[in-house]
Amino acid sequence: MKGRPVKERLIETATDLFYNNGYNRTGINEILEKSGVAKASMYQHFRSKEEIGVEYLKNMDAQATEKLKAKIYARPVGGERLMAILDHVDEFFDSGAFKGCWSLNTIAEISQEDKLMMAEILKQKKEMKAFTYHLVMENLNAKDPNNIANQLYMIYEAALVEARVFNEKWPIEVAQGMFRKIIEEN
Amino acid sequence: MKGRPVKERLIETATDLFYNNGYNRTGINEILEKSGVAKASMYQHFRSKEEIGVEYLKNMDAQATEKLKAKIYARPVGGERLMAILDHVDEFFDSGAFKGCWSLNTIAEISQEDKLMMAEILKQKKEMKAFTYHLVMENLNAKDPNNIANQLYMIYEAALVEARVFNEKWPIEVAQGMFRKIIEEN
DNA sequence: CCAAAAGAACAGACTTGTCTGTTTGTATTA
DNA sequence: TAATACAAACAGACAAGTCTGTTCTTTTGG
Repeated sequence: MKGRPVKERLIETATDLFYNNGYNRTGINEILEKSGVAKASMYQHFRSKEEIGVEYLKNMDAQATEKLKAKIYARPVGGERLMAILDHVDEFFDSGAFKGCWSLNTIAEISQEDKLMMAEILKQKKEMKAFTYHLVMENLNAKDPNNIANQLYMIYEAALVEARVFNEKWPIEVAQGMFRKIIEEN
Repeated sequence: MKGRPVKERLIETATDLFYNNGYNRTGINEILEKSGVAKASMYQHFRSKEEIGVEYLKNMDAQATEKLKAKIYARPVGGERLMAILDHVDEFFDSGAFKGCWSLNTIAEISQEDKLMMAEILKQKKEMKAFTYHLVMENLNAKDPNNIANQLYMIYEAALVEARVFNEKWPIEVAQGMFRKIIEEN
């Protein structure tokens, strides 16, 4: 864990630990040990644990968004672009690294006083909702695109949550069924 | 907070604090202070914090299940009985005490080693899923009742999760729209 | 080209406070 | 009198964040 810039190493290690073990159950010291960074060095780059938490959320989001968009825009315009959202969840699940949605996991752990993280989570959720709307406009001819987008967004979220709770794949498949139907009808 | 049995007071106070402030962020001492119980007395009734956590989950579930079933069985057989599920969420949201699903909030906080709580959460989720299936069989004539039940279950969960994340009502309304359509078509 | 200065990162002790759980001994109450 | 609950001190682990001082590397000036 040496060689690369300290800040990068910290975010990478924190991302791994926060996602797999939880934000509250991961201590600063554990991050420092695993990344091989000294405490004083860390506090040169971050003012608090929460600031690292925000970077963790941003990092997860950036990685997921990149993969998702690549998958979507590799397909021709049409319903299959929307189906790509759930194919993405499907792949995530199969990767073995799946522990559900980082935002939803984190929001359950932190308090309302952790405003930086709360704001970042809400921002990400709003962006995904807006992006779904954009995809609906681009790929369907729905009469009520906002409602259809909200439906798809909620089904997507349900797939993430339930696949994690049960650690089974059926929620993703059920979601795919619902997606197909909505896409066909719009 | 005196007069009633110690165990009852503990569970009631723990339920309040765990649900509103989170399991990890609520310490034993806070529960003891608010319930007016001594620590030694508490450890006569519970071997660990986790055992109180299990009682909290059971208590929440019992209260919710009672209200939900009352709402359902006050209606004649048919689709409206299924709609009662979301009316229940709706009422919960309006009550002002809404902080999302206790099970999902808790599962994000605890570790896999908290086996007692993990088992209770999974049990509750399976029961709700099975209950939805039962309602589908009782009130619809679906060709594929299992699939329809899973769909309804996931939409219900999505409504709970998203109403909490956004602290807005639209997810419940979107869920109601999806419910109505599925009920009409089956 | 080499030495001095500056900037990063290092190690790790320390403070302050939290947490769960234990223990000891006393008071209440049925 | 015997069970139950009490108060309060205690143990031991762990948390976030501060601080002192050391080492290493890069930049800069002569």
